[in-house]
Amino acid sequence: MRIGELSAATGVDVETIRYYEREGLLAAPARQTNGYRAYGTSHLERLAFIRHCRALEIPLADIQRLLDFAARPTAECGDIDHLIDEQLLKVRARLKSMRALEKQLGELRKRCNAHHAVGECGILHELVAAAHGEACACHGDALSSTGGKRK
Amino acid sequence: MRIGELSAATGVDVETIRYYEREGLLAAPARQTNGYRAYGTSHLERLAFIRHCRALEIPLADIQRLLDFAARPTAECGDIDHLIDEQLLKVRARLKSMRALEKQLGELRKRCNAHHAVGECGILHELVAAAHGEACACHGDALSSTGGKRK
DNA sequence: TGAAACTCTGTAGCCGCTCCAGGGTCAAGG
DNA sequence: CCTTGACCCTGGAGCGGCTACAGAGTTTCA
Repeated sequence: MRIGELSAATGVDVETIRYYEREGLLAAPARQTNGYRAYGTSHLERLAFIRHCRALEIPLADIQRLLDFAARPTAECGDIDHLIDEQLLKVRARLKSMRALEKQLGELRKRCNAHHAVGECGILHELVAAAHGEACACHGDALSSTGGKRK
Repeated sequence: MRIGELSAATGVDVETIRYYEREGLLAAPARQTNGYRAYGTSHLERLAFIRHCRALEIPLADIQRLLDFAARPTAECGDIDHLIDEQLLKVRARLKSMRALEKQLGELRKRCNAHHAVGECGILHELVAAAHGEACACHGDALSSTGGKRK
């Protein structure tokens, strides 16, 4: 199977497949005499596994760990549970902040429905009010956990 | 006000403040004779505005646009409404996929609660089953919109 | 006086891709 | 036989929004 066929079979972009190989997630396949990558069914399965994990937003580094576990079937699986638990916690935390966000944006949106001059725009007023530290309809305490990476 | 004080006053990291300046979001301040940045209250307000928008996960490019609008108070504000609407749509779409995600991870997590060998681990089995295209408890149709940028 | 805390510039790294340039390879059609 | 177009290759840059250095100068306090 050439890379384009693997791509079509899995729905994964050709560039992404090569990227996974570079990152060591997908084993480097054999090559045809012309240098083209030649994939087998094991690659197909592995790639499907990776994509399934990615659909669950598991980071590539953790997928690597899962693959390592899968290769040692006699090991303890506690770490797998833990990994999924952590992923679940991450998702729940994010969900919580997204819900707050939706509410805030919704409140903000209500401030302006008509077309008028920017100077009268309730949305902009509200955003500027926040800059003065005044109470504002849209904004609770969501300044933390905005998605940026903090150490 | 020096950069450290501005940072303390707003809770924005010093490096981030300099980053906003480089990106053109925050006007370059005057300099003291020693080369240190000297900020005034206008910078403080503007930075608070930016952070408030970022807390709403408005992209920097859109914040730039909002700032441009604010500078021309006689313009029409329809575009502001539109910008917030789009942001709201983005958040709602993301919220939807996150909810599905939580459900899937929750299902997956149920597959394994005890410590036993990896070969028996329901989680790993489930993930591998997906690789074979079998039906799996955790996975609906969330392969699209996983956060990666697609064109 | 000297050490700690601050500031400066410039650059590289993070994640997970995505896209591009500049080439080689191959099958089908004229 | 030659061209066209689809495919494949490598290597490198770019995205967003920071974050983290290195290596230098400056200020502040004991």
